[in-house]
Amino acid sequence: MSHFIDVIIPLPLERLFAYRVTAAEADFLQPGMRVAVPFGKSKIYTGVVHNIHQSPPLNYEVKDIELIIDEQPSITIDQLKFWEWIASYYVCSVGQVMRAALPKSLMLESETIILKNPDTEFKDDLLNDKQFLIMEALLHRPALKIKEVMEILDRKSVLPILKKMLELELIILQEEVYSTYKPKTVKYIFLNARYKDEEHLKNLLDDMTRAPKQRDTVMSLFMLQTGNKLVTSKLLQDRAGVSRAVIKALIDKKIFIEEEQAVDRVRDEKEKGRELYELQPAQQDALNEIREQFDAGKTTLLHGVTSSGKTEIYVRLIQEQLELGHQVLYLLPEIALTTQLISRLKQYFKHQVLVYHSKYNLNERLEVWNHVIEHKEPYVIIGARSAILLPFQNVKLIIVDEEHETSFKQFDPDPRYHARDAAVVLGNIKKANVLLGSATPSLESYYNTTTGKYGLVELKERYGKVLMPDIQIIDIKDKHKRKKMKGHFSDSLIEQMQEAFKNNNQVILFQNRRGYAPILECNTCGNAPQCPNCDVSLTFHQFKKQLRCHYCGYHTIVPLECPSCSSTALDTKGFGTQQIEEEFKELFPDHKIARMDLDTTRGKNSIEKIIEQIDTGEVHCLVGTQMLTKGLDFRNVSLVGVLSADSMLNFPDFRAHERCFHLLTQVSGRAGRTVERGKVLIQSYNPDHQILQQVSTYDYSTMFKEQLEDRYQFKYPPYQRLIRLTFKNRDYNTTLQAGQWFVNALNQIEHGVEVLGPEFPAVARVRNLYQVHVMVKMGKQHHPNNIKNYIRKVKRSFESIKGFNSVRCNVDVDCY
DNA sequence: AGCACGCCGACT
DNA sequence: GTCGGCGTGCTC
Repeated sequence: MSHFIDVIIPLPLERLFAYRVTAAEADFLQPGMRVAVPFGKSKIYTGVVHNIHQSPPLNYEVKDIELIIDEQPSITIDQLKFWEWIASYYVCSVGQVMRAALPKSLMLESETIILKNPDTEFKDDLLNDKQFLIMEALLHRPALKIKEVMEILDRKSVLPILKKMLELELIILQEEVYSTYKPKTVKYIFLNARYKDEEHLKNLLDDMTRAPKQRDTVMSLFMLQTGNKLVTSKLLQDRAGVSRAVIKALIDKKIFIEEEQAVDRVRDEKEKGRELYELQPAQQDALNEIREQFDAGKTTLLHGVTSSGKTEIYVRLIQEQLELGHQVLYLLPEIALTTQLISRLKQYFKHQVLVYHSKYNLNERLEVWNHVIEHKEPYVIIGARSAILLPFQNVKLIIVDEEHETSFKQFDPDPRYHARDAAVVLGNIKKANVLLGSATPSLESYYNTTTGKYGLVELKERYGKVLMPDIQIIDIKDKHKRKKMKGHFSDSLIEQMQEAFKNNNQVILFQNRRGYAPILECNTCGNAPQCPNCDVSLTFHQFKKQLRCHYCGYHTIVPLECPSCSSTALDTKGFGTQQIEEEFKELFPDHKIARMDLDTTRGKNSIEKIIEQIDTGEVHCLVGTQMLTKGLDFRNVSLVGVLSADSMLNFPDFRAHERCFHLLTQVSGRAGRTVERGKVLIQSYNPDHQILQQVSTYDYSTMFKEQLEDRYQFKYPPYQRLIRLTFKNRDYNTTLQAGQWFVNALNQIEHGVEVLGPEFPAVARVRNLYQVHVMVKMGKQHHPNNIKNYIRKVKRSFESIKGFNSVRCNVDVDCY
């Protein structure tokens, strides 16, 4: 009897692929194990065993597998189930889910580059012939590709040999050169507890007469440590006037003890002991209600106003599960994953915290993966979207914090999954409780609580009963008319800022980038320089005196004259954070401002640096984009200014109003988080807009009702499902025709399903590719699986049409 | 998605 | 005469 396995290949191909295995291999293999398999003419892929069977495929030759990579499955059975759900729901291949889920280091591929292991001294005579040939080749060349190894050895099957060599630590495989992310640390010095009492200390000092410098250093530490203050190595060096070597010597002698701490330990000091506090009654009630909902088996939405202490509640729930030996997943949007939050959780759960983060390098990701699948210890895994794809063994609680954040939805490469929705499904598979948390829940989630699908728990007061900030709307149309504006600042905002600075408080200024990037415009002919690859105006960057494209990264120097009419009267229009920064400097020359946006946070620890500047009071004002609405906890901010709410209100998108409410409420929450009541000023040309009114009165429920009514009227989620198809091609007409063809083909779809388009989006060309959208809208009475299968079918025929084979087609289910 | 096979233009 | 452009068809 022959044995076969069906294998998932990490490609956008719908089918599984069958390979022959021996009886012994069939016996050993389990679903979820990785195998290396030959694919196509010369490629080798890492595949994942889907199932093992005995039915020989009929129509084609079956190949043998190359190698079994795993001793134990790298992917759990539940995970395979989850992958299949994602692939089916979001209309992509399981292989694409695999590609997104597996850390790259688990994917041995034929492109993998082989390097000599620099740490291993090897003796030629211990190597076999093949190993010797490879090592010798590596002496002459820095790196080898698998193909080259095949040539050197003159055989196709080289992976078993390489695997062996990897185990012998003769070679290493090339890893992507990711910059390693290290939270900045500070070294603290403590006196060994042994010398705590005076007598021992005295003896020690007496013994040190022959090392006067060391003796002085011990004395200095003793002085500095009064009042249990933490002393950094640097401070001690300065104070004692000694070099690091002296301190090192003392550490070696075990007289000093050195501890490395994340840099924001200082702020943590302030918070230390917070875990000892009892929950406040409101929090305790919320916690009990959550437990009740969980007992009823319901996914639960925790709606708690900003700064109401949701994290404290999470911490209790996490602790409970860890004590039971379970795993916990804590999902957050990427921007909220700051060292601030991580170190806070690490205080509670110490080494039981694992972080999964896009800034982590491949090794760290692999490490987390292995910890999670081995499950030797209960862990809470904190991560952004992709952490949902980790190989959980025994996860019993999934928290999705800031659940309204749109960044939980994957955008560009397939699988275009929504981590919050996927979390609910994973919760089902794993029998885990799911808790969604937000100060401003998404309409979808809140709607689900009104239908009874989700449980709802509300937390209406801030921690310590601090008042919600006082929000005022400033009519800048009127201010302009009455000449009360200085640049983009109204007189009221300036006044309030002066007031805040006078009281030694800090100010946050919020400027949404969207629609307001500064552009260069010719005053004579009105021409604005465009990106050569995309249909957008280039944005003006003061800092490098450049014009840049936000879509493709194209940049050029600022021209001295208009490229179209040669006039030299060029002016910058629109305003971004940079311009606000400039204006601030003129208005408040004595105060320091920091900027937080995509440009200033590109560097590795740049966000942390900015946070530190605020914390230390070095900077008085922070201006920024969306970024500063999330997870930043500054105690000293008394005023938040929104320079203009209009770009958010006028955005042509059915979620614009909802998003505007989220954003403004969240950014307002940054004000007055301690005792004093914070103030928020929102400048707008439409001060009477209902959304602004609802923001200023904290009226979520009216916002919810009105927006829901709109969604019903215009057939949008949560009443209807949306699937967006995007077609991309270098040629304008081909792209449009492709969209039109698809619309025609979809017209055979179920009665009552709307197919809209093809339509060019606001930016019709990106990176030299034109794009059109086709939207499929269906009511809840339609079975989404039927529609999706139909779309799959049409897509397959589309892809076999000759004229369209260079047209890329994406399917985005539940698009944003 | 790759990658090879395959059929038409400017070059040693 | 060849090298190489990228169109198209398949991968167990």
